Amino acid sequence: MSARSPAAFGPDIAAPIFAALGDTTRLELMLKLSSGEPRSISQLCDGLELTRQGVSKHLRVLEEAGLVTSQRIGREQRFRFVPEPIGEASDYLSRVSDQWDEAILRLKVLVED
Amino acid sequence: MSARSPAAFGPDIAAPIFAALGDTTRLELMLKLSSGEPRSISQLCDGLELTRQGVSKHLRVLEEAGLVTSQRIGREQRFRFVPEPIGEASDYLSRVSDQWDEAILRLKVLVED
DNA sequence: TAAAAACGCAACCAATGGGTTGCGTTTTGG
DNA sequence: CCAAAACGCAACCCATTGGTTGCGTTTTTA
Repeated sequence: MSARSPAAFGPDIAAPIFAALGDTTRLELMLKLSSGEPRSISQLCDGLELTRQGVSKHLRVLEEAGLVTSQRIGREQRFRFVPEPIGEASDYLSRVSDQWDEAILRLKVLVED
Repeated sequence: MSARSPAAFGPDIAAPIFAALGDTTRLELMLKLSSGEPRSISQLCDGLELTRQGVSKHLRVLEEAGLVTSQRIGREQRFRFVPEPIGEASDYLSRVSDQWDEAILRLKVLVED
């Protein structure tokens, strides 16, 4: 067995992650942060047509979902991409896909019998 | 080139899918439906502690997101799993992960130089 | 040292979301 | 043919969300 059973990553854990990703602005923030360097709120603001406070709220949502970490450095707060939840969410969806494929295979076998 | 360019699956298309998946009840509905056979609303109700109307609303959300199709058969409406969006969403997250891994690699090369 | 940059906190607002209840319609089955 | 099953529609409710503005605090910089 692996250190953490795959079944532990069920709907209750996956849903909040998907919810956090279910917003265009937040997805774009994740894209920027996935390019490596941590960025400050002001840096993350440009290109987005909304207030700094709006961006700040979105970042807090991402942080509470565990998709991002933040660290205060001087007068600015830097946000860093956290890769694990994205990977687990991707795996979760892959497992759903696989379950579908196997089910369809079983059904086809029944029909073509 | 493929029939549909991968870059077309950007935040604007991905976000609504993740939003639809960002709810425990809807994730559980998707799990049931991914087991193959299409099911009616009433069938999908049991095990869930909420009204039929509640379940019905969730199913409509999933359908508008393209994650599910429905067909009226007699007095009941059957919902069927649609595999494509889940696969694309999973791929999208994989691409984000890959982008992160490559960025980290580049940064490490700079440091260890 | 004073202005500007970067931020947090709080109030506020309109819209959406998740959920319910009530009632009417169609289909099925005994 | 009539009751029950399966559903849709609409109204309603409260909590959450996405977004704003205003104002105060800390840190940097010129």
